[in-house]
Amino acid sequence: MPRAVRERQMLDAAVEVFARRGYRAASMDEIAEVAGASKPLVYLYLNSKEELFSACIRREAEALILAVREGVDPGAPADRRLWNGLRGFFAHTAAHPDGWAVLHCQARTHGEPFALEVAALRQELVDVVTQLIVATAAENGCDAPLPWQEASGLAHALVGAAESLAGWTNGRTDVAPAERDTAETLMNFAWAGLDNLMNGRRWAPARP
Amino acid sequence: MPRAVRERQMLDAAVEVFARRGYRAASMDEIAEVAGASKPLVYLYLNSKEELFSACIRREAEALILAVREGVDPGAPADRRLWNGLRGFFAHTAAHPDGWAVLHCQARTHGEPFALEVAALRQELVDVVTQLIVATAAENGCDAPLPWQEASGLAHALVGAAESLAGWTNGRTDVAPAERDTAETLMNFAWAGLDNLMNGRRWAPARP
Amino acid sequence: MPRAVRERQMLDAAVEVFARRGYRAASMDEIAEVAGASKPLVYLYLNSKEELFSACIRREAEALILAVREGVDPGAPADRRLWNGLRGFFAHTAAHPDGWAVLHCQARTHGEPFALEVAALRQELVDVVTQLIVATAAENGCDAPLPWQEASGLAHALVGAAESLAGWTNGRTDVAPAERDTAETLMNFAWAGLDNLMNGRRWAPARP
Amino acid sequence: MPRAVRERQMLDAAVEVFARRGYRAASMDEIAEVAGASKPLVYLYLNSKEELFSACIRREAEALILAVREGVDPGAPADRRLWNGLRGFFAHTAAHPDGWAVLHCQARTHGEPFALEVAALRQELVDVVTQLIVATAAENGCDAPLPWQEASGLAHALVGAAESLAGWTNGRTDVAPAERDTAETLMNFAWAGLDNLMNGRRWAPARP
DNA sequence: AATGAATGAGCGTTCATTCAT
DNA sequence: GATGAATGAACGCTCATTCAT
Repeated sequence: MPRAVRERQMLDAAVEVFARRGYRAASMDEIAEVAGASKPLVYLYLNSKEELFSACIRREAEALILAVREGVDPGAPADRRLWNGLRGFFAHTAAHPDGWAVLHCQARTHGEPFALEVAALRQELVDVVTQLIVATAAENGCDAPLPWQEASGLAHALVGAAESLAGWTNGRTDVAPAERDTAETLMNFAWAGLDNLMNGRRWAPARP
Repeated sequence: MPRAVRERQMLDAAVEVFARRGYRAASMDEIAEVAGASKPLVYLYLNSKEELFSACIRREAEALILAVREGVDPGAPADRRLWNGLRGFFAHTAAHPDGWAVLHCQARTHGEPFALEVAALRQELVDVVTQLIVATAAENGCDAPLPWQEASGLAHALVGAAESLAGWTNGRTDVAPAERDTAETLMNFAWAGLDNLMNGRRWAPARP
Repeated sequence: MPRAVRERQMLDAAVEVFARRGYRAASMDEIAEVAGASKPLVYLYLNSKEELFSACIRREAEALILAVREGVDPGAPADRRLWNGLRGFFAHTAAHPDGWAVLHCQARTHGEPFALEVAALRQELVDVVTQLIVATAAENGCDAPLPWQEASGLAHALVGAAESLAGWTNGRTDVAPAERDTAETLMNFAWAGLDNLMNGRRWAPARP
Repeated sequence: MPRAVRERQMLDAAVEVFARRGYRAASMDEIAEVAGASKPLVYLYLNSKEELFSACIRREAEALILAVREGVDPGAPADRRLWNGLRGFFAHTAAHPDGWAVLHCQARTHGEPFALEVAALRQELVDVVTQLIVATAAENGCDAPLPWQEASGLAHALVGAAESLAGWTNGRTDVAPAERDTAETLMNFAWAGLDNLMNGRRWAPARP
């Protein structure tokens, strides 16, 4: 069996096992068994548990980023761009729950090397959104440009909300809402707030 | 040294170590050392690694819930109530980053017994928010009551956004924004959207 | 509570726990708990697990020896003396199964210090029987005195048979035979053989 | 080194160590060291301390049963059959003192799983002897058939006597008697008693 | 390309034992 | 006379990793 195929099987197996057990509790024995290969072969191709986990993270992160970017049609207006990006996100996480679990649940909790890699992914998502927000603000010809830090905070909030909804949707045992509905909920939640903000209308606590 | 004091030291140490390493990678040796006690004493008081982790989760979850509930002033209008709850949340997570890490990052990824406990905590937060949303809708005399499932989805989004922002704030190495500012960002992000929704004004994709 | 009483309670507890768990698996914690005393007190009175076990062995061994010796009426004829000794043995082991278990099952299997003590007990039993056999041979005016080594071997066989029957009787869950019947079985089994031997009639394989 | 060979070495080592120390006091470290292998290899092949002990018991029990059965020549008359069985028994226990110690001293005192296995072995021995006794009674055309329970009691006594003599012989540090002599002692001890019993001549205490 | 055989290091847990009071 | 508090040492077991083939 050619190396490329074997390697893909191994990554598939690893993602499945890491998602089920977590990084530490996953054993190379189980991964090798699920992959249908012997343990030394796994080491020959992927060198170590750390590198294997890294490879999983990279593969899944790239796939997710790609899914989001593909959703965004650069020519569309701002709200459509956001809407499409969200649909890409929810569709991909629903279709690859193990990969999403590895990225969202496992990788962030296991020390420097992995947390950094997954933080980079998340930053990329956040950047996509931040640019979207800033660009839209400009596009709308709003009075004052949003400061970058505020846009970044908003983007974090949006990504967090999206992550949370992804978990909520995947965890449902009753009829899971379609990806379309999840995205709509989030747009409903976020859009008006963003729209107001981008046009300088803010909520503020009554200062005493 | 009296037992009660020692037990608290142990829980403190455990929260710190679990936050730093994760459940599996944390060793009872390190926890005992950080607690300044011997390993058998930890076992005498807390029985097992599982029970110790459980005790951490329970303690931190109760403290967080309390902080949120204490922030909410039942007499205030809806937006103030949400605002105050968020401030309680961000203030507490910023003051107890290890506890928050255990709850948010570690406990959810380690099998039934813990995931259930932390899921209960999260549900309690979500419920608080859901009730706030539903109550506000009524209070505002909005046209049609929000369906419970939609309110729940919105609450999940809001809680997720809050969690995400908590992580963002805690992770900053440059000047971390004050808790007040983080809360304001989220209110800005969320309030207008909620307000619109509660009054029947929704965003919808232009159907092709 | 006076020391003598406490000490007896501790030995009772220890015999019970050692019988149930074996020497190694018995924990000083459980013994102290069954004895209704705190662990340091057990150490104050009995110094160590080894000494405690030793004390159990000594107490139970002495009680058993006494029970056997008391059964034997020095004035009676040979078969009555053996008969009464056996009845004493079976009656005592049936009445004190834990003590018997400690002596027969546990003490012999745990290294030099204890094995020696219990070997001494067993030797004492064997000696009683050996003397009985030799004396009887003389008493019967049999032709040639039994060589001591042969008498000793016979005594070992008889004691082993008795031990085996004690275990058999105690282990029965159906109607356990009365001590009297067990003793009679053994006498039936042994007497004729001994009688013949003591009178010079032997079984021998047909030499080819 | 091929697995089968290693496995045998491990069992040999385990029998030796279990015989010397007892089940609880034996450490897997010592067993591995005596076997000349590393501890993980022992676990890889034999799974756990319990299973290892079980495997020892089974192997030694089968070997002992085989030795006894091989001694018995089905065509011979009753006393020869018993005589040969005893010789097989004594020869085997003398040649494999560790195995015998594990079966006789250690396995019986360590909780359900092992006690049952060794009880099964002992019952098999007792059954062989019981059948021998009953068969002989018939063969001798004795007046009334021995009740099975009585025969079983006698068999227990005989097996106990044999076990006791095996221990006696093995424990000797002076010139150990040949297996032949030990067997002869026991035959001398037992045969006349059995012979009488089987022909209805019993010993009975003079009822007062 | 692929694997059976093998291990050093570490972890969760237990226990006999001792002080300070 | 009696105990709550505390620990050093060891044990059963697992796992990532490497050779020799």
